[in-house]
Amino acid sequence: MRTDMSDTPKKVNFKATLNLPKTAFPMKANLVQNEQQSTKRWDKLDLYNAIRKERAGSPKFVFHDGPPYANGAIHLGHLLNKVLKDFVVRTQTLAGKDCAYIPGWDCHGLPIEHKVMQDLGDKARQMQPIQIRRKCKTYAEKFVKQQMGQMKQLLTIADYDNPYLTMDPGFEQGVIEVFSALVEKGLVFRQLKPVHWSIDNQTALAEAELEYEDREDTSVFVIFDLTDDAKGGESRFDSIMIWTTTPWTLPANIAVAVHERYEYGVYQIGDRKVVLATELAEKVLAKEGFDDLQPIKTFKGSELIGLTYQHPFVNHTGKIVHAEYVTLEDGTGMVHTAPGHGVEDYQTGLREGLPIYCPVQGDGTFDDTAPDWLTGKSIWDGNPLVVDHLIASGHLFHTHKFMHSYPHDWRGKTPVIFRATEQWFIGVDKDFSSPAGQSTMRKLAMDYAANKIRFIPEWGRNRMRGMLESRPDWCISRQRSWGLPIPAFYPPEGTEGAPLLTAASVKAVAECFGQHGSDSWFVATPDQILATYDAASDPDAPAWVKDVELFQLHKARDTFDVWFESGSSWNACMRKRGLDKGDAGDGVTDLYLEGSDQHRGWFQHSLLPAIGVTGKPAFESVLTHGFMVDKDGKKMSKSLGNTLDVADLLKEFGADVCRWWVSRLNVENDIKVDHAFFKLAGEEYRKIRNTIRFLLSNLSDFDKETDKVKLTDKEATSIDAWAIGQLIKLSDKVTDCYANFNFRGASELLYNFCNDTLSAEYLVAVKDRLYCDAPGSLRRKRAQATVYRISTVLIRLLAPIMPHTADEAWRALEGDDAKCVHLMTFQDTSCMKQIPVSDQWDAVMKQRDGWMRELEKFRQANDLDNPLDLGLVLPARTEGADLSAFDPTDLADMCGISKVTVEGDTLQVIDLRDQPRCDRSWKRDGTVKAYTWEDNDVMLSTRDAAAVGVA
RNA sequence: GGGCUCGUAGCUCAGCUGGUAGAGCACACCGCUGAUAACGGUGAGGUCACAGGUUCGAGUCCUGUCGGGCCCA
Repeated sequence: MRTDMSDTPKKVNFKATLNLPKTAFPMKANLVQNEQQSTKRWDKLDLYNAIRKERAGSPKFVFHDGPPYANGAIHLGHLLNKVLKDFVVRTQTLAGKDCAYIPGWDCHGLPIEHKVMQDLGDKARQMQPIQIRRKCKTYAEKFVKQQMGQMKQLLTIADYDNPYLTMDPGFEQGVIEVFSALVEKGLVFRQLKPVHWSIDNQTALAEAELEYEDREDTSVFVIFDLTDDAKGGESRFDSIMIWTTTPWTLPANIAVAVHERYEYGVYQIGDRKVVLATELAEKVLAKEGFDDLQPIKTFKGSELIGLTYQHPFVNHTGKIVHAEYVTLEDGTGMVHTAPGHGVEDYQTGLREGLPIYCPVQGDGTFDDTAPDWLTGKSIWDGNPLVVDHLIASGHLFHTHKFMHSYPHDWRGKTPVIFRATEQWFIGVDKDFSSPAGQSTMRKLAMDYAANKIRFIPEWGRNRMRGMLESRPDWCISRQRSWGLPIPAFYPPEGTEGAPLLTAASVKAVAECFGQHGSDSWFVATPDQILATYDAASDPDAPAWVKDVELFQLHKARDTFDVWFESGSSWNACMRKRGLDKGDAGDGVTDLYLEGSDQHRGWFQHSLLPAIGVTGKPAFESVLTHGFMVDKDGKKMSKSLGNTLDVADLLKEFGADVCRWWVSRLNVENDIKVDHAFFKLAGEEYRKIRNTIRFLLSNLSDFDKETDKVKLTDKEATSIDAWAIGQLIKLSDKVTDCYANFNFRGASELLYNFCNDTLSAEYLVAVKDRLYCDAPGSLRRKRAQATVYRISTVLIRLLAPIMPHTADEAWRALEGDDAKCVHLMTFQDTSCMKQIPVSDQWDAVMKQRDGWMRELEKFRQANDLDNPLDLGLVLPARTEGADLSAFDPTDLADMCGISKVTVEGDTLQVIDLRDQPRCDRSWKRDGTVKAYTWEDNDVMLSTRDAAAVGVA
């Protein structure tokens, strides 16, 4: 390194004469403490309601919160979901929309009841449902409060004073009203049907309440003998072989299903001629050592249909039927069919008019219609008994233990069975007269999913359609205490007849619940609950109702599937509060936003009731996000120990950093989570914060009223014009990203703008004039005006993502008394668009990269350290730009060098070390001369001499 | 097992309707010391999971395999 000291006889420090940056906006964010201050300030402002007032009359954006379950602390999934929702609320609000947001909680249901029952232990047996419900309510309230506190910590804005809870009387009324409307349309029915049954909890379970786990079971190959008349004169075959993995369902065997197009063969096994599918025969027969056994005869499955067989241990004659679902993947190609124990079996049973027989009781034991050696035994004990019995009677061909994935109760982790019980259903294939025409809920829903609803990402459409296509009728009843009662009444003893459940009776119950809450179902008498019901004027009432007194009725003991409650929130929350889109008041909302598991969950269970009642879907758009996985892409779970705690993250990084992390995610698919990614988000946050700090710190002597100079046409080639052009582009692109819920795109643009456009390009370039120009010089004020314009746009664009930091910066920019940034709209850039910007700038900035490389090369080759010791000679005519139209000082500042000369036709790097250096600006710009300043001999450039007043 | 989906530099991700691979971070080297627990410059990183196929040409289309996720069975 060489330093040329000869320019200055002694060091004179000009620092005090510079306009150095000054701001109260600190480099260190101290988010954890300061965010609390922001929250307090917003609370004092009553920010949520202040925004409502500010946006009253503006176009609405109707966004509806899907209720999380009121259980446990919030986890990363909540953080992601709630922050994304807050991005929606805040970006829509800053875009000028009136976006009310009511947070909701799902309060009823098995998980809470299960937990409460566990805590109560044996005491629970002595307790009445109403007592258990009160415990459940307290439990739910506790977690609503806890989760709400954590959501506030995430700096989400919502009407936290008026959330919707599915256990609130008003909400319950809204749910029952939806039910009443569905009853009116004839979509509700009661039917014996096999459902997933939890023996442990003695209740039917929804698909969503199941978990699949590996389990060891006994698989059996059983031979059924044909009845004598079915064997045929020639005795071409006399028995068939079925396969099942649930031997305990064999007592309920009613039929055997085959596929009419498959090929079946007759095989000699001992003294029996047994039929099974030829494709599977080799594999099956080998299990008992029958290798290379050739069929005596083969034929199509259709020839078997209609034959009958004798059940091996029940006095029943079974029938062979066709079923499409018979496959040649496992078993024998002949499927054991027990309509009381399987959905497909049940459907086959319905079609063939078979009895829906189920000898298994709610507690998992066989009833007295089962063979006496099974009666009273549990089905699990029944398995070996059945096997033994089959061995003894000579009907067992083969048995072995094997592992398979089997449904379990998601709470109790106990295996679930299929069992036929009387349940309430909503029929998705029932024809009904909807406002959208005569159709079925399935058809309408699929049509909406296919053509009308917007899915983000688009593949959600197919996923939704696939699920709608294959979903069964909706079983809405549960045998629990902690839920919304199904408002059905049964006749008194001695009276026969269907339960009372009509549109009018249900409506009356809705009114009662609205007034007194659904607890009234458990404490009030039927006549009290039906206070507003008049059986005489109800044309739908069953005949028996007119002959009895209402107080004699028996209340049903079923409660609703919680999906029906949350699925009615479009009515119970949005429509009842008058927040839905419409003039029509039909409960339609703009957007639902949840994890992709909700295609089957909340989305579908909201779509169906809404279509049933209003003929329209509850939402026009569906936005989904993926699930959190660990850094290796593996699913996160407490048991694997690869989760991160939200409370810890908030404490370590603060909400704005966590929110920034969310904004940076590609949210469509799986989301990898790791502590290191939060650290990275923290680094990026600091970069943005510092950039803002630098902007603010150069505005300490800027008065936006007097100093906001306009750029003239002549200044279209100034670096300020370029920056404004970039700013407008940023604003347009970011608001466009926001409008399309592309938060990742927005944060990337914002980050690159701060990191590149500002920090590396514009701000380093104008630093010299901001510091060294006379404070009131036009050039400096122009730069400050630009910095101000950048600040006012940038801070607002950042506000939805980092509400605390934006607020803090906004107050630093506009003063503590200024209107809160969260009440503002995005800066309208239309007047900035009047500012002339040269269309040659793109070409110039592109060339700048080349100049920088040349300078770097030269610096290394010539052992030069300081870029200010360099100059550039640039040819005027270059690709796409005429450099002679640009200010050479701007060009030099853009490269961080002392001087640019535009002349000749080749690029040249100049070593300026032989030129005098300005003691104040450290530049060697060719104008540096000797001056006397405060009795010192100093070297100053013309600009600096003027700035210190010696020129 | 089925439906949907993902697999691009060490890491996180862009790459629209097919035409010689991009960004940020990290890393290496260098500079500034008047944004300083900051700031700037330059650079090195990829047989685009694997295997086939369509095409003059594929990260981009098709088929299959492997591995992950969600939802079902």
